[in-house]
Amino acid sequence: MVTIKDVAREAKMSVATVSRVLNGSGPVSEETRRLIREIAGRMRYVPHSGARSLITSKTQTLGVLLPDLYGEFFSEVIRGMDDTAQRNGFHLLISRAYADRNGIETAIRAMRGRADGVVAMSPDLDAESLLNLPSTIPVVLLCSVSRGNKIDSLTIQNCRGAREMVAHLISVGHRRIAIIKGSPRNYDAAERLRGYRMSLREAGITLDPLLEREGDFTEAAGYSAVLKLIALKNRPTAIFAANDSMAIGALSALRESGIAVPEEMAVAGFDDIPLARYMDPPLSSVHVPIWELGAKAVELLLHGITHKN
Amino acid sequence: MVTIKDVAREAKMSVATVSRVLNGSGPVSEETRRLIREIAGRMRYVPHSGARSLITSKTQTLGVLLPDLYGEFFSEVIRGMDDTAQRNGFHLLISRAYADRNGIETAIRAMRGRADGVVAMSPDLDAESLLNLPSTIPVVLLCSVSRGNKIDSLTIQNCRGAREMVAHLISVGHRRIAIIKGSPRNYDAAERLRGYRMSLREAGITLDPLLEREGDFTEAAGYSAVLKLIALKNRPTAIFAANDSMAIGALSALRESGIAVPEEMAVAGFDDIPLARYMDPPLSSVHVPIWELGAKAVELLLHGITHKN
DNA sequence: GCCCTCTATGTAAACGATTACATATTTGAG
DNA sequence: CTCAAATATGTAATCGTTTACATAGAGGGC
Repeated sequence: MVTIKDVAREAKMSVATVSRVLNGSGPVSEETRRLIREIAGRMRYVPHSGARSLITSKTQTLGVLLPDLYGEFFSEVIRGMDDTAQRNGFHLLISRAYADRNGIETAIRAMRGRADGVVAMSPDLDAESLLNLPSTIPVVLLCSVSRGNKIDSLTIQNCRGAREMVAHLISVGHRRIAIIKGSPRNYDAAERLRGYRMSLREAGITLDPLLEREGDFTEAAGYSAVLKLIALKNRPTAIFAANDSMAIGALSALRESGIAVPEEMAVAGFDDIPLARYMDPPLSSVHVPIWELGAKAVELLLHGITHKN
Repeated sequence: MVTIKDVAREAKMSVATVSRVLNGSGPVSEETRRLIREIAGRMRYVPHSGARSLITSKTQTLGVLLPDLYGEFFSEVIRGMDDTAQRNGFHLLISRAYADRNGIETAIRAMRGRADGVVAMSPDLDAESLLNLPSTIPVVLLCSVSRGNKIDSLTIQNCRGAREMVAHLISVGHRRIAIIKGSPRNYDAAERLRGYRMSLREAGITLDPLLEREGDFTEAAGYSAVLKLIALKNRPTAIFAANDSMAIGALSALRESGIAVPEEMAVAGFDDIPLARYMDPPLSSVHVPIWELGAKAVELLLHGITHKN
C-alpha cells in the first residue's frame, strides 16, 4: 500500500511538499507540482482518509441510525440524506440499531472517530431519555419524541395529518371509522392515533375500542387487522391505516373478501409512498415529504457541525 | 473530548495499561482493572475508532456502492448486508455512485482508509472494465457483468429466471407476449431480455420488436409502456415486466383502461418484492432472494478480507 | 542465595497524514 | 548593494491509539 512517504521518496521531496501539492495548500512551484502529480498518479497513490481525519479531526462522514424499517419509506429517506450529504462532500455510515435507549446510546458511542455527527431515527417512546445523552458529537433526532429542545430534532406533523385525514372521512359521511395502529411504543404511531381520536371527538363520535386494531407497520399486519374488522357484527365503513404498508395489506384483504373499495369500505393511509398512486383505487394517504425529511435532517446536522453547536 | 491519556493520568497509570484493560489484552491486576474501568466510565471515555483503525489497519467497516435504485429491492438488499455485517462486528458505509466506470472507481478510491472492503453494485454494462481496477482493497461485485473471474462477483440467474417465466406464460397458451425492458445499459435488464427472447425462440415464436418496450425499472415506466402496448392493433395477451416496480405500474395502467387481469392480459414481474403478493391479483414474479443476495455478498467480502485474498 | 519464570507495568515507536515553524532561495525596491 | 518580502521547501510535532520491548518485583525450585 503506497503512502505519502513513498511518493515523497520517489519524487525526492519531503512529505510536506507532496501534501501541499495534493491539497492545493501552501505555495509550490509549477514544476514540482507537475512532477508530484505525475508520480502520485503513476504510483496509484490514494490518500488514507483515516489518517487524514485523525489529524484534521474531520471524518467527512455522517452516522445514520435507523430502526428496523420496511418498504419504501426507508429508501426514500436514505436517498434524501445521501443526496444532501454527497452534495456537501460527506459520506453516510448507516447502521440499524435497536430502538431502545441502550441500543441507540452504544451505537452513538461507536460513531466516535468515525463520524462528525449522527442523525438518529428512533421513534421508540423510551428514547425520550436520549435527550440527555452524553452527546460527544452533534446529533439530530428524526421522528422522535422531543420534549424540551436541548437537541435538534425533526418530526412529522403526525397528529395533525391524522386528524385532517379522519376529519375528511367524517366530512364525506363516515361515522364508524376504524384505525390500524402502529406499535404502541412508536412515537409516530402514537401521535397518529392521537390525531385520529381527536378528530372523532371533535365530531362528537364516541370512540369504539373494537375499531382500534394493533399493527406494526407491515403489510401483513394491515391484512390481518382487516380480517378482524370485517368479522365485527357492526362493521366500520372506513379504515384509517397508520402507514401505507398496512393500508396496502388492508386493501389486499378487502379485495379477497370481495368488499368494494371505496363503495363499501373507504381506506386511507399515511406516508404517501410513491407506490400509493399505483394502487387500485389510488390510495389516499397523508402526504409526508420523505425525501425532504432526510435532506433536512442532514442539512440541520451539517449546520450543527460547522457551527460547532 | 477525553482521550486515553486523560484516563491514564487520572488513574496514575500508563496509557498502555489502560489500553490493556479496555481491550482485555495482556495481563493486568484485578485491582487495576477495576480502578481503570471505574475511571473510564466516570469520565465517559469512548475510544476513538479512527485512531484505533489507523494503527490496527482495520476499520471494521464495509463500503457499499449502489446505483440509484428505487423501491423495496434497495431496502431488502441493505437489510441483508447490514444483518450480516453487524453479526460480524462490521459497519456499513453506504454511498450512491454513478454507475459508470469513473464513478465507481473514484468511489472505491474514496473508501481507502475508511473501509476494509467494498461491495459494489453496478449493473451498468460499461462497468465491465471494473475487472481490472487497481483494487487496493477487496471488492465484491453484485449484479454486474463478470467475464473472467479475477474478482469475486455475485449475480442473479436473470436469463434463466426470465426464460422460465416466459416459458410458463407460453405453456398456458400465450403467443403474443410483450416485455417491458430495463435500461439497455443495465446488465440485469439485458440478461432478462435475453431470457425472454430465448424462450420465445425455443417455442418457435417470432420476435416482434413492437412488443419490446423500453423502461427504467420505475412504476411510471411500466405505466406508460402499457399505454403504448394496448394501443397496438394487434395487442399482446401477456406482459412480462423486467422488474416488479414496472409490473406494478403496468397493473395500474391496465386497471385504469378497464382491462381485466389476468383474463384479458396476464402480467408477470421479476424480483418478487414482498409487496408483490399484496397486489390484485397477486403478481406472479420471478423470485429473487434479495435479502440473501446482500447477506451473501457481505459474507464473501468478509471471507476475502480475513483471508487476505 | 541464585536463577528462572511469571505477572504487572512502563516507554516509546509505530500508523499516515497535516501543518506550524524554520530555513533557504529568489525577487525587487530603495 | 542591501534588506525585506515573497516564494519554495524541509523538519518535526501532532492526532489517539496499539503493541513490541524493556523493566521490575514476586515467587518458587534447587
